Amino acid sequence: MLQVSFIREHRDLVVERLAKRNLDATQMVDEAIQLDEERRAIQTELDNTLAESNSLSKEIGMLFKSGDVDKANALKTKTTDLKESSKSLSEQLATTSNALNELLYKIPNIPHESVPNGTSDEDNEEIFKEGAIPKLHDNALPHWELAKKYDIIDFELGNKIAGAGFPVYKNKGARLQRALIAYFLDKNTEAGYTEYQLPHLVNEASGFGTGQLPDKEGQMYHVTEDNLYLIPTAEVPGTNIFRDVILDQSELPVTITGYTPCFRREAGSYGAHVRGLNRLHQFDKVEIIRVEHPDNSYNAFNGMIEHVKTILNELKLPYRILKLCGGDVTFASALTYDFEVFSTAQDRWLEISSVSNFETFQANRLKLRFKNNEGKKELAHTLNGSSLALPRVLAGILENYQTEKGIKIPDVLIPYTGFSIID
RNA sequence: GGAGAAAUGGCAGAGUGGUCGAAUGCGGCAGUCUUGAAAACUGUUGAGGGUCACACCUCCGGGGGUUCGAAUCCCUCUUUCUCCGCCA
Repeated sequence: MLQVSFIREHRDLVVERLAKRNLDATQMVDEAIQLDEERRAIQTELDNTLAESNSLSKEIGMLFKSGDVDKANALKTKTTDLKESSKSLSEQLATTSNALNELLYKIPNIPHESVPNGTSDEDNEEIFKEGAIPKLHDNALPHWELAKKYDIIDFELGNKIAGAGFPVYKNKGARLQRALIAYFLDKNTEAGYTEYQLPHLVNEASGFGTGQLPDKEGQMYHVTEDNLYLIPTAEVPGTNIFRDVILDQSELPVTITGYTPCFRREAGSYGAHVRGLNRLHQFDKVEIIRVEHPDNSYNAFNGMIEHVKTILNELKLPYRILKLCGGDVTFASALTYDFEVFSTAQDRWLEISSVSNFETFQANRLKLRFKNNEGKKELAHTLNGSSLALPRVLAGILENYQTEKGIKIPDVLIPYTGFSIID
């Protein structure tokens, strides 16, 4: 959520930047400014009314104490009007504030100035590419065929137990999953991130804090009886650690990492693009989250990109980095880079990580602040990224590392798997 | 799941209708003293709105109510603790 004060002071900039999202926000922005003015005017009037009523009450108290009951009772009647007007003013205030907030929830984050214009993922800018695409043998298979051939993932079984999109990993497939999780967490903690194990269900306030609620409710599984939501990403419980928190500047940056399963309803399309591990209702992911001083957040962002690159280089997977265009950058993000790994047998790129700087957009909802060196409170910047999402990394490994004899395991993973080939 | 108790500032903990945004202690910060540190002493120390700055307003788990006036009384929800039951 953008800060109204920022919108008020940078009206033109906000409209101009939101245009990158192909959104004409002029009307929303002006309405927000208008509502904010109304809100403050009502607030002032209400404050004055309450001030008057407070001082009368005090006076009445004094009069009772001194035994001047008649005078006190006379004053009591005076307060009736004040009560009525303060009641109606409070109602007006609530109405206006709600209207303002409803509006603010709908305004997406303003993209960073470097975000390219564009309308869809086709306009994303490839900014980096690494790793040779392997030349596969003639009988190369897509990962879902490999999974069957080597009996490491059972999609039908998952279908029986839960439904489509809930694969069962088994044998060396299960072990490889565990290896990847451990490897990613080790890489992250070596880089200074503190490891957390977080709840997999969150309450409404948390869903709201990171922006999944109220609008993107359909994306999450909702446990209605307890009003809890299954997390779509560790970002939700991880970032909500800092809801309503005031840090000291010296505590920044805060860096955390955590492994969680992720649950997504996304009743999406069917066909080859969602086959196998490409798109699931439940998948595993290791996430990195940072809370940064605003002056350092883009520096930190670059550091996260480098960090994810290191992991992919070690896994020796062919990948590229895309800078998302205005049309593709998510609602809460100011700048997002996506990592995609090349899935050789499918001949397509698969998104395996998304690193974003939300600037103050989440912090404003979360009320995540820090006390700066002058002792003033400022909103912090939040960032997060996947390092990494498991299924597509797994798909990438299976497809790119397949040989006639079996699927080789990337060297860095062998200490974690305890085997060097799936055959 | 059943019974009981509780929820106050960073923490501990007073306050049961009238200058209470809240005693006191600890912690934090600043100062005095000291070569420096500790101790001791003095001062300071919650959040949000509002203002150029003051003033002023709101907040004592959340929501609602009673009253001229509520941290304090009533209703309700949530959470925590203790005991019992169940249990990885």
